[in-house]
Amino acid sequence: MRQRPDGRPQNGRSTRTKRHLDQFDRAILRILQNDSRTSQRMIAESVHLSPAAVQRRISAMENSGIIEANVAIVAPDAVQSSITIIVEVHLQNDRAATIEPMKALFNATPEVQQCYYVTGNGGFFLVMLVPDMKRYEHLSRTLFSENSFVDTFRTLVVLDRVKTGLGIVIPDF
Amino acid sequence: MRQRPDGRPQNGRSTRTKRHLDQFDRAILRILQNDSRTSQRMIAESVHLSPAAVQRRISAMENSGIIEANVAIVAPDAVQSSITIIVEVHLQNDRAATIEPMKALFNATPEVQQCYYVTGNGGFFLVMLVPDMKRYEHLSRTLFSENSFVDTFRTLVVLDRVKTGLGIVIPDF
DNA sequence: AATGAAAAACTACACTA
DNA sequence: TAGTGTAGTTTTTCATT
Repeated sequence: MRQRPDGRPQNGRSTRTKRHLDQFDRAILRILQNDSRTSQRMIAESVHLSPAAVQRRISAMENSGIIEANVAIVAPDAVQSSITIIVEVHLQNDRAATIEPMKALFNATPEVQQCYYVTGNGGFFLVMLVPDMKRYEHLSRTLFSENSFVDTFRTLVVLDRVKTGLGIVIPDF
Repeated sequence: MRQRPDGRPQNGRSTRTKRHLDQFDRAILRILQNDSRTSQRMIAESVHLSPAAVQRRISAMENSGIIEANVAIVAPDAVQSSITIIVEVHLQNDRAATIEPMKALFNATPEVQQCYYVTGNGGFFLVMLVPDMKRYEHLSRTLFSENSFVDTFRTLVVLDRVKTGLGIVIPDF
């Protein structure tokens, strides 16, 4: 049976990885990253493809994990007044037995919006969102002060969320 | 012409404030924050309302800005291998004439995913996403080294994006 | 790539607390 | 008056050719 040049079977359901994103895929991603409710018809018009083609490409990218999720961005202060806090955490050491439990802890704490493990002196950076300082004081006690893995931590209160977003730069080629 | 007690015109498109979010609104937000493509029928079932009621509440929350946007989350490394970098920037002073241009600069730089202005010695925290260190070196020169508003800056390379997300805690009452 | 069926989103209207 | 459910219309999504 004849095969395609790339070796995949002709009818192959490539539920896994998608080899390479072409111009069209990138253009679609740029749109959905801004507004995931844009109709396939409008996307099609904008990228010069048929709605069906757009639809296939979107499902392919969803199946292959290129599109991780579609989410609503909720304005924090519309729901409840809140304070954003950045925390720099330094651990006693950078062994896996220390790092892994901390990752699990931060993952399990809903007030921790984001957590990054960074180079250098065994450190995490956290972006937290709490209703008030009382709540943060309480959280910081359990998460940091009374945590034997933690050496030191530094708390920075955010005065202005100048730019928030997870949108990435999608290159032209 | 008769006006409503709150001064808005009778047919006024109440694009502004929604009084208070009730249990239903919160339940809807919790769902959409995880998956904005959940159908109104399913949401309705889950929160015990009619699909039409769900639809009205969603539009109201979109119009009033409680739902800021619906976006697709794109896996950065699926599009292009990339490095996440956290930068702590200290300014020469904390006057508006210094801060405002910096905010504008960071807003205009697509590689800057997030920017927070924090308390203390006139500082910003940035989360940046770049294709490689060469690109970061170039960006850091224009953004920081050669920028007269900037006093010092500290670069931290992210080894693990442990948790990334903008989801907020929506309280029960 | 185009067509048509299925599903979802939206609108109008009458009703209720 | 604000908000609901029912039912009907339009739009979008999706599978088939």
